[in-house]
Amino acid sequence: MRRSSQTMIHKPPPLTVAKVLETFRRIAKESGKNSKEKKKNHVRALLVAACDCEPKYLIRLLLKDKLRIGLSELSLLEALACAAAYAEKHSVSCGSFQSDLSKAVDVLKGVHSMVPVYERIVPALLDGGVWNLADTCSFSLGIPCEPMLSAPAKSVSEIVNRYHGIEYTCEYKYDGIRAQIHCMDDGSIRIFSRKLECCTNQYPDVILAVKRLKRVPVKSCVLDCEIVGYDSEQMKILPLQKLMTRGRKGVHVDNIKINACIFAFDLLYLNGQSLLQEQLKIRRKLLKDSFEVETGILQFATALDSSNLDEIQVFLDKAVNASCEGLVIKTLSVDAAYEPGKAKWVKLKKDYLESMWDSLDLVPIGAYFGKGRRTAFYGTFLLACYDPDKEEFQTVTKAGTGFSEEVLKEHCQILSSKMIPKPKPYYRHISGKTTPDVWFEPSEVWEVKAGGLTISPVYCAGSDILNSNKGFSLRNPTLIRPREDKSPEQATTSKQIAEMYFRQWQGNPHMPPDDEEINS
DNA sequence: GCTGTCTGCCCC
DNA sequence: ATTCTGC
DNA sequence: GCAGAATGGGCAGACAGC
Repeated sequence: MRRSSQTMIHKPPPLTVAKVLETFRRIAKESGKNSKEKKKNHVRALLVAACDCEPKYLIRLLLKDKLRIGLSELSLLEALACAAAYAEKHSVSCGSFQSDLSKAVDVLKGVHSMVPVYERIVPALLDGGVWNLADTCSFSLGIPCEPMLSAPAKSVSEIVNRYHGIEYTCEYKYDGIRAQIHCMDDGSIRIFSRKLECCTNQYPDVILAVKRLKRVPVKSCVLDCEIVGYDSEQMKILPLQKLMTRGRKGVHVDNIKINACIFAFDLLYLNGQSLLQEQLKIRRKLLKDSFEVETGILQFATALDSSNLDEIQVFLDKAVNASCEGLVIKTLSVDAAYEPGKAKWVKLKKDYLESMWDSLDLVPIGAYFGKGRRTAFYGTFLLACYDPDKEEFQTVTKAGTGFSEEVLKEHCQILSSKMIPKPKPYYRHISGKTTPDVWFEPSEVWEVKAGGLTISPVYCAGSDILNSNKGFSLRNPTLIRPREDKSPEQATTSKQIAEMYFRQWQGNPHMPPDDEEINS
């Protein structure tokens, strides 16, 4: 911001909420040539007009990541609930007002997860009050509810013990994009993402598939499913990275290069009726009655209804071999309603199981300054593997999770004593894209786990093994522990990383596609 | 036109 | 996405 | 157990600068 812009004769009029909102909307709409400059001018105008603490909150709003004053969606809902409860204080008073308050909050939370639209909630609230809200504002066709989630489990035995004596199913956990598909009464289709974004226009092929394979008696319905990349030639699932290369705007069926297969696993609504309260057993039956299956186009998630530890273990291995991430475990009848936004299902991914995850020993060669509660520490470390042939360290990933405060503090201290002004000549990285704030001498070795390996446009590990000028990287890297018994030259080698990458497609022999094949 | 960089009520 | 922390 | 806040890789699009 140039000083000159602030030398004004008259201070602009004070900001109002309405004016700030209007300006934000204008910023959002600005696009095209010089749009960045225009946006900057809007911000400048706001800041010039701001007084007292206003600049602080303007900046926090503009920097997204919330206000950082503890005000979240939940607080808004609580406020709404309290307001409603106060307004109706005299209408219902069976019990303490405090308990009314907390009941009202629960009602609001529940309703919001099923109808996450204030334009629907508030009128219903004003009209019928909090205590009728669950009836006056409920799941409706065309409005996405929050998807039901799953919490991680660490072992098959944990599952078997937790659900001892009750019926449950294990489904393949497909590596794709979560989608909620609404089939409207008029025959039109709407698709929503996990975060409730409308992505209808992104999947014309999915829309055609749903229209074609929906059985005649189905007038309207809502599907919960995973959209997965699919190689129709090889009849194999494609990695998420391939699916993500599809266009996102102005997509036409004829131009689609990566096919998608729908793996359906739940039915939330059918012919005018919400199924959220029904047991999964019922919903699943209705789902299977509602659609035809066509391999590679629309399938039901592969599932096994078993409580046998060994059977489940074998099934998990099968899932991983079929290029899935693992299993999702769901009760069938007890506590088996669809609960939007709640993590009542359980996921069992190979990266949670010590015996199955990919583990690497890597060398921190640089770091980035931390933010928020990590201000004054490093928040992230740049990690490298070793290439003993070239005698160089090659960047492979950043890591910033898995550190307790104590461990983080300790390693920040150790490493800052190893700081060097410039990278060693035997450090290979892509300058700019991954240049850290500070460089270190190679000294420590850290064990890092990953949910899989990827081909990376910015990391260098094993880049001379690939023929596409790309390297390998890690998916969901997490620090496990320092390896005090290892020296940097004993770190995982680029060759080993390449082997890990190709091994993960063992059950899928035609993967990865040709642009990623080994240099020969 | 091409390339580099940054953003996304992004996806995971 | 994962993980850690405070409540 | 839950919510919030740290942090990861990587894609298409969009914009800026040449």
